[in-house]
Amino acid sequence: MSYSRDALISLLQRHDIGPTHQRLEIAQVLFSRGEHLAAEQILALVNEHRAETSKATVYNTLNLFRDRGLIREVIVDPKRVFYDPNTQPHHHLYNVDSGEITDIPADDLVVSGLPELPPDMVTTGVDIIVRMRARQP
Amino acid sequence: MSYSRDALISLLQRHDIGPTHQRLEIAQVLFSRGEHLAAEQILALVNEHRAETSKATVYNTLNLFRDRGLIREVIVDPKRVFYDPNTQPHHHLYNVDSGEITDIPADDLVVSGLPELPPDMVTTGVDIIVRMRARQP
DNA sequence: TGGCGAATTAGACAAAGTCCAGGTATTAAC
DNA sequence: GTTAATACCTGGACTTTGTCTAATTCGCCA
Ligand SMILES: [Mn+2]
Ligand SMILES: [Mn+2]
Ligand SMILES: [Zn+2]
Ligand SMILES: [Zn+2]
Repeated sequence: MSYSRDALISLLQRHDIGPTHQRLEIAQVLFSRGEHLAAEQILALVNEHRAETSKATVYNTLNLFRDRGLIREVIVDPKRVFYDPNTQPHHHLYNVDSGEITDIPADDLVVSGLPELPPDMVTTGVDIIVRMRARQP
Repeated sequence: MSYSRDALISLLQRHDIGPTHQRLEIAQVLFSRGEHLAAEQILALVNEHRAETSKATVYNTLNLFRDRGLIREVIVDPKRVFYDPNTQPHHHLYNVDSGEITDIPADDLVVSGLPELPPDMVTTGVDIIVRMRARQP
């Protein structure tokens, strides 16, 4: 999917995020690609043609987007956080050889038998990660 | 559970790991506590009374134990890897406020509807992480 | 045009983890 | 006992990911 500049502006505004140039560039990379990207990849993609932003702004912006519920983090690789433009409930298939992450829709997936939480606790998410690698040839 | 020195030695030997002093100390911390610990916590616990080992050896040893299937990694916190002495299939409840990790037995838990993998791929594990936090008071 | 709060930035800093080269332990042979 | 081979350990330099700070710049509006 390709997002127009106006669509991105109203997306940010709906999340109470001022639509600055840098934030729009970062949002464009995340939402037009629809992939799971790490901060350094996002920095490289945004700056691919001309220098548009800095490392500090990329990290600040990703944390802001995450706090405002525009994106979410995917914790599968101890070396870096991946950012996911899809905040709908879904799960992940992780190729440990290539580092590639693909989505598993939550629809056709049922988990039963999860324990009850302590009464003063609330779930912030259930993440299922299926790790796979190439079969030994 | 408390492990005798002899029990630890044969545990390491069954995994083709030479039972050196440092490795036994590290194994003792992991297996006698049965908790999910990060490398720096393990280093501090092993050296609690007298200096027994170094940072490099703790990291080397944890990687060796993991490669030999004696322990496994738990990836829930982007800041550090936790090491789990329980390699049986099971899942994790993660308190995002305190950082505490507790086990969810795999027995009473059923997941259905997982997608098929590409034919040349094999699963190396299915990890379910339930993240929870204190309800807003 | 000037002023003000919000945003951006370079670069210093921090923390987790890896790497390397030299030192130490263990064992085996002599 | 000494020597030698090998495995193991270690201090400290290094790398990577991410955060912080102080200074600058931007965007807006009076
Ligand atoms: Mn561009
Ligand atoms: Mn890290
Ligand atoms: Zn996803
Ligand atoms: Zn566990």
